[in-house]
Amino acid sequence: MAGSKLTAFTAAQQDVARWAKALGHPARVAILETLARRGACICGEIVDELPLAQATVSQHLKALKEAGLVEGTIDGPRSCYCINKEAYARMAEYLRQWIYEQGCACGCC
Amino acid sequence: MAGSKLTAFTAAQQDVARWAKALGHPARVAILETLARRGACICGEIVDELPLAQATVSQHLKALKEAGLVEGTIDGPRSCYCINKEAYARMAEYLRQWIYEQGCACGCC
DNA sequence: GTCTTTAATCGTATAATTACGATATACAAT
DNA sequence: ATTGTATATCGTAATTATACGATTAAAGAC
Repeated sequence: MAGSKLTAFTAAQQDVARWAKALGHPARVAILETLARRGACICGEIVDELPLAQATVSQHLKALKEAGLVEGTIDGPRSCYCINKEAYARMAEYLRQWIYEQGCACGCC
Repeated sequence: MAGSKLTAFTAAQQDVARWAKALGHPARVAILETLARRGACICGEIVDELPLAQATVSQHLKALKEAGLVEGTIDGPRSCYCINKEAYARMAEYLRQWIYEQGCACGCC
């Protein structure tokens, strides 16, 4: 992060931000949608569905992998990607809970 | 966005990404937590709670305002911020639904 | 072995984000 | 009017993100 002050925030705040950031680009949203719809995909199938170059897609896949949401296994010259269900469920529950909690704010303005 | 190809994605994908991006920095996560906890805050109170300069906090508030999640009303020389509950609820429901839907992916890898 | 295919990585250009000091603005109080 | 307070905006620097062509690596086909 630019001019980073990350350490000044709680681990929970950083978790929320890190996961949200992983979902914070339409290409990564589209990739997750594709993986959810098709179960598992070889990299090329994802590239074909997106309006982006192979290198760019690979970069977004890497970001999703680093966030733990996706895992890839090498299969010959191909890579087979799928959603890491445990990690995804953890993220889903954590984000859902956090978003819900902040929604209870009462009256003002 | 950098070297943007935004128009190539669906509006729904961009919505998810835009909202997630708004939550994609711990400072904005912390701001929303503060607003939720205290109901409404004048800008200075938020600045006091964060380990960031006033200008930086103002910038993050602007980002949240542009995402529609927060609204600020001028009150004398101060600004009173609070969560835009309707917009927040819309975001919460949309994200919750999307996250849930992608979680149903079935077997692979 | 060579050739082809697939995908990751490198190098690089451009743009966006993050951060902060300094300045401008807007209002209250005196 | 002058002063003080609060906050948005400007200007700028550093970092990170995005995108893609080119190259590399790894495996299968021949």
